[in-house]
Amino acid sequence: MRGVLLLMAEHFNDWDLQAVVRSCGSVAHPDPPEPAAAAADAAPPEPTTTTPAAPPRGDEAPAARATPPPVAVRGQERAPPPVAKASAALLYDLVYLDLDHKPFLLPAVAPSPRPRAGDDGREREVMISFPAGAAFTSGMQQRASPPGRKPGARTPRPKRSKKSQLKKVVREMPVADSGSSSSDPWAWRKYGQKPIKGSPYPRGYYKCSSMKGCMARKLVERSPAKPGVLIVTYMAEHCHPVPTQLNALAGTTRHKTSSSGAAAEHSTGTASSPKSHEQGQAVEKATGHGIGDREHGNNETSAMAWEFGGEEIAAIDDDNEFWPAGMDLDELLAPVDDDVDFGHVTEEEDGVLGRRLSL
DNA sequence: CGGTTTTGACCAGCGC
DNA sequence: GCGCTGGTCAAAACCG
Repeated sequence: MRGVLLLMAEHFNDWDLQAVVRSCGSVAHPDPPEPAAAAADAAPPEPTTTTPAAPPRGDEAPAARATPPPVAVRGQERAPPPVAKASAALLYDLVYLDLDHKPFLLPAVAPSPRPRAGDDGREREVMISFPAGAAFTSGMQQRASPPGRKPGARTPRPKRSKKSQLKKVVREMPVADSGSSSSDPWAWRKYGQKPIKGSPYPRGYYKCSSMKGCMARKLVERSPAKPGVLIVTYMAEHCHPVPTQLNALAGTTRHKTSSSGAAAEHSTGTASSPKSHEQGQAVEKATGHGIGDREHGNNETSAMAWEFGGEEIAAIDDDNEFWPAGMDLDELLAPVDDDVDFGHVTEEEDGVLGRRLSL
């Protein structure tokens, strides 16, 4: 079967999962551009870290990088191409996830000579190793979740695979960038939050809401050691192309008074509640939208193009819209109304940026 | 109406 | 075996 490509292009605003490509049963989607060349170019095929025991959080940060250009796509923001013509300092992470247990490559962050104080503006990605062949399925993947569960009558869920065997991609990012963190093209829905022992900050649990059945998840928490750093753990992968249409529209923007305690972290994904904002926590609200850079004044780009093995695979036009050349945009955008609103970018009081897509 | 967040409860993995 | 902890569910409330 086709290898799964999980593009983690970061520093383009986004450090989040950028693209995933995987056949999801009957879900048809355009093949993503082959990243092979790019992967070789952007980063070595070696995982940044492969230490099951090592905590995901690290102190080192990627070297300074060039200011990423805003990336937007008609109807939604898309993952930036893996290869940039910009400065070598630009970092692009390519992650190849294969649920069939093929080698899990995570070129990750470019070698960083040294950590920078505060790690601000830095991101770090760590790959949590897992036994080759470890079934990353069980509870995490297939779970009958019949609606209408009632207390005491919950449907037995499949045994989840051992936690140690879970495929994970852990990334760190400065809270300050949380706004852009949401910039991954996926829509995330928060399905839980738990206080974590040893950490003053709770951990948020997010599922991909771009498509039903997508098992992609991510955990977002603040580093207890470095409150300014968000730790985002990705699990599983998207079984669909980057959404061209976000189904999460309603209710994604709440503006009510906070009532909860310390919502420390927050959605690096889709929608995060303003409640958290009021708590002075980093929260971003974006439904599968890269935000940030534009608002952050990183709008320095004019037109850009990315290539894969000499072939242009994407470009950013003068309007800062990202146009993947390797994809049939018409097809991708077919379901999207021409009048689609790329999403309004909103800036919360606390400075956290949020964006939603409106159709 | 359909999406989200919040939140308490349930459940499983893990260590002792 | 037991308790702790983390991960998930789903009802309720909320939002556009």
